[in-house]
Order: sequence, then C-alpha cells, then structure tokens
Amino acid sequence: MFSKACEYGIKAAIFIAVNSSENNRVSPKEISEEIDSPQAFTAKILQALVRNHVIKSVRGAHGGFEIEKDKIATTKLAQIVYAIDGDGIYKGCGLGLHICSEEHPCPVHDKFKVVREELRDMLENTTLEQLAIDIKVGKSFLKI
Amino acid sequence: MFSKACEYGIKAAIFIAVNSSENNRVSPKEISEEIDSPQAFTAKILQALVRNHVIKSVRGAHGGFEIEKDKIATTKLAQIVYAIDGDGIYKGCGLGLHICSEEHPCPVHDKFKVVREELRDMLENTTLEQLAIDIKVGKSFLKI
DNA sequence: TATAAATAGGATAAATCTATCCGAAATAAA
DNA sequence: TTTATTTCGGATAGATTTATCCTATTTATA
Repeated sequence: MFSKACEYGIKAAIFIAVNSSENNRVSPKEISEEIDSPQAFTAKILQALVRNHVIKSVRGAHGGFEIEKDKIATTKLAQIVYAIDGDGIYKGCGLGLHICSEEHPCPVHDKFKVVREELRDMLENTTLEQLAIDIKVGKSFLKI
Repeated sequence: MFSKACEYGIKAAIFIAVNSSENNRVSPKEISEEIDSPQAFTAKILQALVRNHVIKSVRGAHGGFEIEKDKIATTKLAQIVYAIDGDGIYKGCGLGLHICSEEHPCPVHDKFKVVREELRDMLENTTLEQLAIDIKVGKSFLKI
C-alpha cells in the first residue's frame, strides 16, 4: 500500500511527536533504532519531512528533530504520506488509465472509489497526536 | 495500490473475458494493444494467470488465450490479484511491522483494518463478468 | 512430414526503489 | 576561535520491478 519510505516516515513522525510532547529532541540514530529502520535511509526521509514542514530540524550540537507542540494535534497522516509518496494514492486510476473519470471510467472506477475515499478519509482525519498518545500509553507499537 | 503487473493482469483478464464470451481467442499482441501495455511483459503476466488457472492458453496455430465461459461469472478480481501480487494487500501490516495484531498493533492497525476490509470485500465480490459487461456496452474502458 | 503460427521460458537490460557512505555546512560550547 | 556534535546533500551500490529479446516447444494444417 505505502512505500517503505512512507512507512518509515510515518513511524518516525510518530516517534518524534511522542518525544516533542516531552520536550525531547531526537536524532536519526535514536529514531531508526526505535522504529527499526535503516539509519541513513531514514535520515533522507526525515529531510523530506523537513522540506515539507512536517517536522523541524535543528542543526549542530544538541540539535535533532522535533515537532512544534501545537503542530502535533493539527498534523494529519495525509501530510506525511503526501510529502513522501505524493498524492498518487488518492488521485490516479486504480488500473493506471491516464484518463479515468465519471465520463471515461476504468472498469473498477466506481468500486475503487469507495475504497479510496475510505483511505483518504482515514489519512485526512487521523492526527499525529492520536497516534502518539497510543504509543505513549503502550496501546500500540512502532516495531517488531 | 496495485503493481503495474497486476494492473495489466486485471485489464488483460477483462479483455479475454469479453472475447471469450463471444467465442474468440486472443493473442498477447491483441491484448497488449487493447489494454495499452508492453507486449512481452504482458505475456509473462498471462503465463502467471495460466499457472494459477485464471485463464487458459492454447498453444500452436490458432492458439491464444481464453476463459471458459462458465468461469467468467465465477472468477473474482481477488483471484487475479492474488495470482500476481500475492496476498500482501490484505495481510501484512500497513506500517511493515513483522507482528501486527490486536494484542500487538501498529499505530494505524484499527484504522487501516477498515480500509483493507473494504478493499478485500470489493476484490472478493467483483466478478470478471460484471466488469466485462460494462466494457461490452461501452460503459467503461480499458485504455487511455 | 514439413511448415507456419502460437505460447513458454530463459537471459538480459532498463528503471525505480531501497540503502549506504562520506564529506560539507551549521551550531553550541569549551 | 577551535572543537565536538549534528543535520544536509551528493555519489554510489544493491534489490526489486518493469520491460525486451531470442529461442524452444507445441499444434493445426497443407
């Protein structure tokens, strides 16, 4: 469904959110250990999230990654996915037609629409805060 | 969502179904022209569908690909997807955790479940026949 | 039986995604 | 101002997916 990069990006963002809510900056090393991902590759993905203003980076000694506290509650999963995988998961035809619309639908157009709306809804209505809270209280997990 | 191979496989199967319902065998060349896909690559995918008994091939002169008529109504989209992409689209964790269950859920486990169930339902309840009919009457399209 | 027409399948190439490495740039603190 | 720490970014390697090519095998029919 999502690319590996996107999976890492989502998990990293959640981990950063958990830590930022406790005023704690984290490094790519910590992140990749906690989410069980390759460090250098994860660092690239973090850079994409920084460029897209999902997270903030602080260079130099005592630097690291963080999310501004008030952003944790307003950042949607959709923004993370978009920053890494683009919007192909919503838009674009399920069977790869260049044009796929109500007037010129692919064979699964209507049936697919339902699934995609469901996915879009989910991504646009899930905040980092919700996900971070579950991690904090041990209700969900970032690895294994 | 689906791999390119799976997109081609689905469209090819629909095209074969349309033709088989009119007692017409088709070649990889015709197929790839009608669904706008690379011919040799499409041929490989057809072989996978043959191995998985989704379609039938007839070798030699006057050969080609076909689907037994009574199979058109009973073949589900799910069988095609499974033959090409496997079952990763249902099973497996949305964030790539090795273990992701009710007891040890990833952060999006519950939310993702809904989307995946919707997708699984769709694939398991959509038959080749339904899709082929829409193509026949010009209600949906296999290319552009 | 020879020939032409098809699918089957192996080898290989091209493109994309995943992953690693290393030096440059920035920053805090000694 | 120097040093240690840390992100940034380019180069490159490895793996997987997508795509092509060529030959073998099968089969109808002349």
